[in-house]
This record gives sequence, C-alpha cells and structure tokens, in this order.
Amino acid sequence: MEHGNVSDEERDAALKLENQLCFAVYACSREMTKLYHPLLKEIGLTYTQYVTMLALWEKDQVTVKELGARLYLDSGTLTPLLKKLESMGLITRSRHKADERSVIIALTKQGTEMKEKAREIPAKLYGQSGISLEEIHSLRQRITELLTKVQQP
Amino acid sequence: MEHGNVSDEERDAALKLENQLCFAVYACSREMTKLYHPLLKEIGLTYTQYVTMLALWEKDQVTVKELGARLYLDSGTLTPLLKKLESMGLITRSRHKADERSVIIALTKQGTEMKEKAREIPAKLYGQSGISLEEIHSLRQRITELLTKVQQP
DNA sequence: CGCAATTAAATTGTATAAAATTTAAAAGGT
DNA sequence: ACCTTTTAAATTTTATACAATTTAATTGCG
Repeated sequence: MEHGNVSDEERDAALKLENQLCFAVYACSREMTKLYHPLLKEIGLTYTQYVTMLALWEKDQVTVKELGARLYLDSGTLTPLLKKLESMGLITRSRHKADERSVIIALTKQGTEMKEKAREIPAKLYGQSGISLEEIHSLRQRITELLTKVQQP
Repeated sequence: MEHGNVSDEERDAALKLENQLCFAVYACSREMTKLYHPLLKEIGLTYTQYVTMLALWEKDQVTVKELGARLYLDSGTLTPLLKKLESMGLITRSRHKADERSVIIALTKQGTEMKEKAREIPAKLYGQSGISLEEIHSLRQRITELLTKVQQP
C-alpha cells in the first residue's frame, strides 16, 4: 500500500473514462450537435455556422475579435468560416475604416431574413430531446458557470 | 401579438446564445480540452488520442467498433487516429482471425507503459481547474445522464 | 448451395479547431 | 518623426469529426 495521500488505485480510478468530466462534456457536445444536423440541413448551415449566425442575429457590425470572444473561437477557425458565410451571401466582411487591422462582420438582407427560418429550430430540438425545460435551464446554468471557470485568459 | 402558445419574443429568446444548452456544452468542451494541451504535450498525445488510450488502458484487445461505441466516434475518425497511434508504437492493429471484417486494437508494451506517465494528469488538471470534487462528480453524473438521453441509435 | 442483405473498416469530401507563425496596421514612448 | 511593441486577421500545419459512399467479409434465408 502507498503511504502518500493518493493511492495507485485512486489514480487509476481517475483515469477511467466514466469518471472524466471532460470526456462526458466532449461526447455530449458531439452527440447534441448531431441532433441539429437534420434541422440545420434544411436551412443549409453547419452547427458552427449556425451558432455564428445566432451571435450575429443578436448583434452584428462587430469585429472578428469580438465575435470570436462570444463564440470562444479564434481567427484560425473564424476566418475560413466567415469567408464561407460571405460566399453564401449571408454576411459581408469589410475592413474597419478607422482601424484597418479589424474586419467588421455585418448581416446581409438574406442573412437577416434567415432568422425567420431558424426560429422554429430550438423548439423542434427540445421536442426530440425528451428533456424537461427545467432540467435544460439548470444544467445550462451550471455548465456556463463551469465554462467561466475553465476559460483561458 | 400572436395567438398561439409561443410568442415571437419567446422564440427570439430561445435563439440567444446564452440560452442554448448545446452551445454551453460545445464551448465548455473546447475550453476544457485546451486545459489538457500543455499536460498532454509532455507525453506527446492530443486530447482525442488521450481518451482513446484511456479507453484502451481500461480494456484493450477490442474491435474498432467496440472502441468507437465507448468513445462515441466512428471509423471515419478512428481509422486515421489509430493508424497514427500505431505509427507511434503505442498500439497494434490486426484483423480478427475468425471475422476478417473486424480489426483488433491491442496495446504494445510501450502503450501500456505510457499509463504510468498519464497517472498524474487528472490530479494536475483538477488542481488548475479550481472546481471542487463534489461539483465535478455531480456535474459529470448529470451530463452523462444527458448524454444517454441525446445519443443517437 | 446461391445470393441478397447486413456488417465492419476504410475511404472520400467537407468543415471545423487550434497552435504557431506571418503580415500589416496602430499605439506608444523617446 | 523614429522605432519598438502590441494588436487583429490571415495563413500554415496538424488533427479531428462526421456524413456518405465504397469495399470486402459474413449472415441468413429460400
């Protein structure tokens, strides 16, 4: 037997997949995203494109930097994604006049109108999830709390 | 005003990022994975490679199918990942003798030995997360429950 | 047996992710 | 004004993810 605080058995238990919070979150994220696939296919968006549009429907005319902060994504992911949304006619990308380093993202008429088509998605998803609204709300709050704790500076 | 059960305002609220459980889980998963990066770099694994090794340390001599079921990953992701682990000398890939369709994944001596180097990772991560063990346990249980509810057949 | 249906991996194509580096612009101190 | 530092995007590289399809082996049914 070990004489330290933590035994080999305890360290072994910590290495089990079923004991890992991060793995549960990781697997859950991918499975939930798959639920969106058939609904998002109808409006021609991927999940990441969808959350980017959600952010822009709340507030557009923002820099890539600000958008990235809200989505927890950096320019390495956003630049090609935004170019794709631009080629689909949903957004425009233009250099900020006062600061040429920044790129301003704005919704086009078509991009704004897509919100109407997206309105039914959350309710449809809720319907097929089989989870109560209370459970969703409380779990979302706790995971958001966790997110603020683990987010990097 | 709408006469139905759900108003436009309520549907708009559902489209806000901060109200989306899936987005919270998605962002949280990526931020937590980033915490692992410096620790995993020391032993030369990515996060997905790490969870694959975790699964194999619990039980190896398994098919790609079984491994995929435990990791919620399909052959499209696992095949290249397992080829990489094989090229690193951590596992072997061999066709099952009784059923040539299946591929059996087994740990090499080097792959088994890596477990020793990984033992300290969960505790180190817990240390830098600033979350209590109780919170981790209860949250993991609830997310695992959610995972079983949203997992596709 | 003979063959249609099923199954397990692998492959193909598209889209993320993120670390690390590069480029260009702006800020700030001297 | 000059130059070092900082900052915002973009680029490069590597590694996932996954839908959809293909390939090859096995099953199961008449």
